[in-house]
Amino acid sequence: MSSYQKVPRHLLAIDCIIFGFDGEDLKALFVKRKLEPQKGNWSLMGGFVAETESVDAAAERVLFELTGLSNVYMEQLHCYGELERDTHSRVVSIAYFALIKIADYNDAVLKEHNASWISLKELPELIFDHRQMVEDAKERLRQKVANHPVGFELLPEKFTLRQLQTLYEAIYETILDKRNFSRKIFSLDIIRNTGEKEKSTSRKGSFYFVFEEDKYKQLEKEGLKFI
Amino acid sequence: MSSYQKVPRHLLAIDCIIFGFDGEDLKALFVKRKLEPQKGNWSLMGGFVAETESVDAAAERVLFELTGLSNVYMEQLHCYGELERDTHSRVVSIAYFALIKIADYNDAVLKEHNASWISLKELPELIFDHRQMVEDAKERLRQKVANHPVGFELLPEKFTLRQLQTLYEAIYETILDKRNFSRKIFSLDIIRNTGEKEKSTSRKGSFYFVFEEDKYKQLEKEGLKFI
DNA sequence: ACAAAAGTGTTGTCTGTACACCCATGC
DNA sequence: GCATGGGTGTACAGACAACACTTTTGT
Repeated sequence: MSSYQKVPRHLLAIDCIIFGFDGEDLKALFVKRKLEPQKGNWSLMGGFVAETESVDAAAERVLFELTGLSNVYMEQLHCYGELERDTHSRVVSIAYFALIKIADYNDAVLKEHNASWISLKELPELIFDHRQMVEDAKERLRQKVANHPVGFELLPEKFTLRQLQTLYEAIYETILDKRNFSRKIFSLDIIRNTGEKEKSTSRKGSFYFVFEEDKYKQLEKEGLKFI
Repeated sequence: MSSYQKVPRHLLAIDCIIFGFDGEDLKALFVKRKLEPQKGNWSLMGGFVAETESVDAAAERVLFELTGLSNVYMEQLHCYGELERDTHSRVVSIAYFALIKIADYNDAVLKEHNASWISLKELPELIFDHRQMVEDAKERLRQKVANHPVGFELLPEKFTLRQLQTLYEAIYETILDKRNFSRKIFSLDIIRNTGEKEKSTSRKGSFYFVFEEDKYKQLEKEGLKFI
């Protein structure tokens, strides 16, 4: 019963990479750190794991504190455990990444936390190993998106094909052919044309689509190559 | 400076899924647990993260304790942090998986640790969430092997095409066509025929090949679809 | 001579990619 | 009537999957 006595205990942190898409760029949410060390520098949103919560729950709490959102797509990225990663003391951090609809995000919260959406193309200097975390998260997002339609988590309920394509272009930092792209997406049969049109970006107007989760879930089991 | 005071501290464990291949089945190494709770039940090899070692280093130490091996392929799998995962007290565990050449493994160590190689097709009951860890590791291994030639880590220095194919069949739990398989492997140009023959399994004998790391490393950068 | 595993080629299908023009509409 | 972005089809190339026979050699 006493077999775990004398075992060292550790500070366990959470850091969240919160991705959003503004229709043009892939962005992530960063805060100006409120704690020493490195107070005032750009950092991922983080916190510590409490005694009575699971690690996943801690991550959800941290996300909620910064965004007011729950029930969003979230996934554990990696556990970062180098001895000197936190310059103040030994802290092991478990990084998560989340995908949120940027429009759901309440701007009032931005100021409260000194937070900003920053394009991943122009990352500022970040504290500790947060830069590494963001790079790792980008890579994982690419992997994920290639096989699972999680991209929809970053788009509004209704979206145009153009928006969807731009999102993929932002994630992969590439340019896609719109004919091939639409053919591919339609062949998967997971989006539905609402019949409604978006008219602000062109005279002709482009159809709004919605994601059909049911059809996807069937595909998920069979295994799906998304892009 | 005192900003981390009053933050709770946690027990941080390591659990290792150690994969091996005996020429027929994909196996993993399990031990009969020496600690309470659940003393005597099958478990992954584990340990606690010490104060003065990184998490990666802790994983390497745990692997070394059980196998006497270092410098083997090892990768972090996932951090398991449910509140009740360890029935004794709150422990967060970081799981790693390793790929070792089963022949390098010293049988004397097996007895010392009450360890056994167990085929993944006939897993016994495991303590805590170790079953989940093993399933997750299998899945990750499949992902990994599809894009990186880490399979070689599980084979002896010299191996026949048949052995390589059997390994892939074991990992994917499927049957492959040997003509297509050999064509695919040769097209990648990452193994070299030693000219030497293995004669125990057939009258004709089959060539031994070796993995050519150099050629792979070039491919790695370009991105490689292995199987 | 035969058994047992090794080694090797061809064909059809599918998937991915490159590429250019007409459509609908607001001004 | 024209400028703007939306929407669509075809042809070629490479990858993958299915399939069966000959070779070698120890007994």
